[in-house]
Amino acid sequence: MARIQTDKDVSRKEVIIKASAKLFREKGYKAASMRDLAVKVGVEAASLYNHIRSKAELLHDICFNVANVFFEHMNEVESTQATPIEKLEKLLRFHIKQMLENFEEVYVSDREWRYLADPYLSNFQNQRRSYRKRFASIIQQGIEQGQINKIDASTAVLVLLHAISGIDSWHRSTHKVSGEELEENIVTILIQGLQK
Amino acid sequence: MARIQTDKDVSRKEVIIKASAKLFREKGYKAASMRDLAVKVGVEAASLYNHIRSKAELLHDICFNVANVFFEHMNEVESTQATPIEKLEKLLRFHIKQMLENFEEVYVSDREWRYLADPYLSNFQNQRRSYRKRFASIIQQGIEQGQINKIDASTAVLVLLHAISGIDSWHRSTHKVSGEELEENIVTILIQGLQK
DNA sequence: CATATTTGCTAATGAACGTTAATTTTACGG
DNA sequence: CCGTAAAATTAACGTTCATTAGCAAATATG
Repeated sequence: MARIQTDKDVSRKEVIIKASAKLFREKGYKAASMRDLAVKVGVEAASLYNHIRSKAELLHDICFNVANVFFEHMNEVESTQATPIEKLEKLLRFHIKQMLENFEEVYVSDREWRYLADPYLSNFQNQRRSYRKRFASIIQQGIEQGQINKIDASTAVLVLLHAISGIDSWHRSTHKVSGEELEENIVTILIQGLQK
Repeated sequence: MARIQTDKDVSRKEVIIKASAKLFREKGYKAASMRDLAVKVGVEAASLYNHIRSKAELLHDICFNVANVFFEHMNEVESTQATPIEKLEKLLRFHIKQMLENFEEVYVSDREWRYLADPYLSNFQNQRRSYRKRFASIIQQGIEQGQINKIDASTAVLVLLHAISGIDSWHRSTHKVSGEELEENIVTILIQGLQK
């Protein structure tokens, strides 16, 4: 009988969530089956249900874990005394770092959240909307202080966030750019693009 | 008996493809069922098969129609005598315009192509890779001519293209900016972000 | 070593899926 | 107004899906 392997301090549930993040990223939530997941974990499909409640719960856990990480970082950034441009640079670098270090989860949270079921769906959308609003208001401050070009702040947020989410694993594996180099390239384009 | 409505010069197949693009955008290819599509078209699910061969064919038609449009535009741009920066601006403006005027198809082609079946999948990936390479080499020329910052060209391509695909959320957002304003905002950020 | 709990297995369920076959209805040229 | 081809319908098919029930094995606890 094949057991789910766990290092200490890592529950079997966490092993399954991690595997599901990879699977959902590779195939998409809807196309990924619990049987696929079982193979990845090394167990029969039915056995998964000793540890999790449902497929939906997996997506839910992934999305909200990621959302909370970004939310907390936003709190941190807002509480500092930095200029708007410096704050934006901090946010961008954090997004890039998360995308590189936590790729599967961040990617899934970004692209597959629409398959969340209510009430989690509306919840997630609200959190997302709120995050973008706070992001936009930092840009707006930069505009009012004359550091940033006069552009529509919420359009700029979309441009920045989507530009970063485009950095998927394909890029690093086939093109062999280091994480640091990647970060500098992106920050150069986007921060300079905003500045006057 | 409900017939599929057609204006002249529009086949019933084209009506179905158009409806499927909207459906695939709303729900995702895998989550969209032929029964959903039938409802949208106003007919029973089985009736669709008088006009199309399969669900897969619908995705295939959407993706390759879009890919061909962008491919042809790239040919056009490359054959002009403009500077690299001017060429990039042309490409960006075309992407934005396509995203605004042809939203459903472009979005589906961008996000759902991975559900294409071989050999169409490899075909599409090759075309995509080739397009990005040509895009990157325009950036590279700009770097060598000293108009563009010394950055990794293929990273820049991903940043630019994904930044534009971020328009999708703008489409749904209640706070609407006009198409022209949107275009200017995006071009401002991205072109200025590249330039020295 | 005994026993309780956790974890895994096999088997099965009902629902949803894409698609096909057989048949009926509609539109239209002669 | 008839005959024919196009288009729509109903009914069904074989799969695949997420999930459950019941039982066996492994592990933890004392």
